[in-house]
Amino acid sequence: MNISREDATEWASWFRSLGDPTRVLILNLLASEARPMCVGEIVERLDVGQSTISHHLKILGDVRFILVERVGTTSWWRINEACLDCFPTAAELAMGRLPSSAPWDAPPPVTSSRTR
Amino acid sequence: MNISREDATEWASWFRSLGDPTRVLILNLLASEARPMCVGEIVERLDVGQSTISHHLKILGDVRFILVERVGTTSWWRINEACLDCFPTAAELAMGRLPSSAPWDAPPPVTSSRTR
DNA sequence: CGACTACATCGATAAATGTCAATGCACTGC
DNA sequence: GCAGTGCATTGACATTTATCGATGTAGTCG
Repeated sequence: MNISREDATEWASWFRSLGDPTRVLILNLLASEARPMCVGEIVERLDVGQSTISHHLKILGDVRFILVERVGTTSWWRINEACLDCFPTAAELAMGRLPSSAPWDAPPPVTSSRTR
Repeated sequence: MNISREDATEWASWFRSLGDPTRVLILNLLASEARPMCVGEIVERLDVGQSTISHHLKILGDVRFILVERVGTTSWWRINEACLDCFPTAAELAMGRLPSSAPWDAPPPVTSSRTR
């Protein structure tokens, strides 16, 4: 069973979102702290400029690896647990047995407490 | 427990190797055929130039996602099963529980061609 | 209101990346 | 040896990307 280039493009984009050291560090930081963190906090912990961190947070947020809740002027970012559980392995990807839809499409963004 | 930027860089490089549609297609093709394939065969099946396919095969080979055996003028590429089984999920990556060493370091390459 | 805070967005830039056509190289068969 | 085959490598090019500093914007506090 062969996949389409469109599918391949989408899956590749998920992997690519993890394909940068700074984003891996952000993900690991959020996971190890196991709590929502604001942008300034992340900037302090990683040695990268604030605008760069914002940029990477947006990329990770776009694929729903992380979720954001904005309170006042502060953005609270956290790991999307559901997403991590469902992330396909390389084997699953290659074999073609893959999520019918991206898990990060499901959980509603931001304010809700419902995390599927 | 926090990871170093060096670790993050290495893990990111693994994910990045899956971060291109053509490479995903190659991986899926090799997996679905479940047999070694030569370069020309892959070029026929995917709509991409021969030099480009060679380039991507090298990238996938460098991280040991696929292995090669050269026979005469022909290169036989195949999935590295061990590698696929061990590929970390995003969750494992983020949580810091990760393979102490890359699984694709372990299995000896067929004809050997140690790259980086 | 006015200063300040927290973050997003913009503009610029250097580096990396994907692709192709052309060329090089090693092996095979005549 | 010579022509041909199969693949790797090179060079070129356009696109994408990671990063930074500067600026914009929305909320907060006095």
